[in-house]
Amino acid sequence: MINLKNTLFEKKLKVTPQRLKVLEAVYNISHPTAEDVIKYIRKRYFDIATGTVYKILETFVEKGLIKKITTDKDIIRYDGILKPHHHLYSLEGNLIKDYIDEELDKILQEYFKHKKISDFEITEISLQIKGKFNK
Amino acid sequence: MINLKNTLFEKKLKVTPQRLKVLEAVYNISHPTAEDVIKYIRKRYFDIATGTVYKILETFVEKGLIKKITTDKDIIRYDGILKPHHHLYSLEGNLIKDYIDEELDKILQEYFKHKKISDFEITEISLQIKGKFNK
DNA sequence: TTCTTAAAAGAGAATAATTCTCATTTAAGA
DNA sequence: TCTTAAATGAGAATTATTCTCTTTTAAGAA
Ligand SMILES: [Mn+2]
Ligand SMILES: [Mn+2]
Ligand SMILES: [Zn+2]
Ligand SMILES: [Zn+2]
Repeated sequence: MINLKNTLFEKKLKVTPQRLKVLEAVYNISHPTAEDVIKYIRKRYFDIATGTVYKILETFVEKGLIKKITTDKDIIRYDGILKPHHHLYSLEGNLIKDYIDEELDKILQEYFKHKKISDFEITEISLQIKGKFNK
Repeated sequence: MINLKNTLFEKKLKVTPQRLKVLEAVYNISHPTAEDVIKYIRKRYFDIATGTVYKILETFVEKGLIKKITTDKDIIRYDGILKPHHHLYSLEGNLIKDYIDEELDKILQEYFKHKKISDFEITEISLQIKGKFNK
């Protein structure tokens, strides 16, 4: 259980009710959209302007408190899990699940220690695994 | 050099000038947006309605002639390369480059032949490699 | 080679996701 | 408590995409 106030404070961000709840939302929802975050806050706490949520999410990404994840939709999704990890994408619906696999990470790390990509400096590697969830 | 007409014909798609040029565009532009495709066609050939391009792109995806690729922007990008491959994403700009590495593919294939993911059937695995292009 | 017709394309309005502008409020430090 | 830069809110604007409806056309039938 992380202290949200302190998380903001450490990044020199003003501690506002809106920021606290947006952070809580992204930590509690799996790969939420901005809309998901807005619903989460409005249902539980208070009304909040959509522009405020978009602004806060962007700020958090810049400060490294959250990440964006990639999708093939015209919609942005966020991730509260900072540790590099992989994602399982449903080919049918919109479901995205985390996939954590340290053995795989070691294999990849080892592979790219030797194999260099010309003119490119790797920061982060993640797998996109597309397929079907068997309910 | 592929025969575009025949590609459409084989998928039982009516061969229209618009479809031929959209297909050509996706094959010739690296990871284009719908807007990129529209510009490509308007500059070289003829005017085309934006709705037509979106519709055609969607049809091509359904028929497996092209793929969507994932981004962390609210914009959809397409890929004319059907063979599974990986992508290098620039952390700064919008640049996305293909990364093809058969040795790596073998390693992954071997790894996931044994390692099963519970309740998930893998269709396709691709790496997202984020980092910096050294121009 | 016409003729027919279902499918495709086009124009433009509608919707969805995100960003912007500017007035008001507020966190935080003096 | 006071001050003020920064954050929020309301709503308009912009951007990407989809939809609706009319017109055009590819392709097979006659
Ligand atoms: Mn949209
Ligand atoms: Mn947008
Ligand atoms: Zn995740
Ligand atoms: Zn590609």
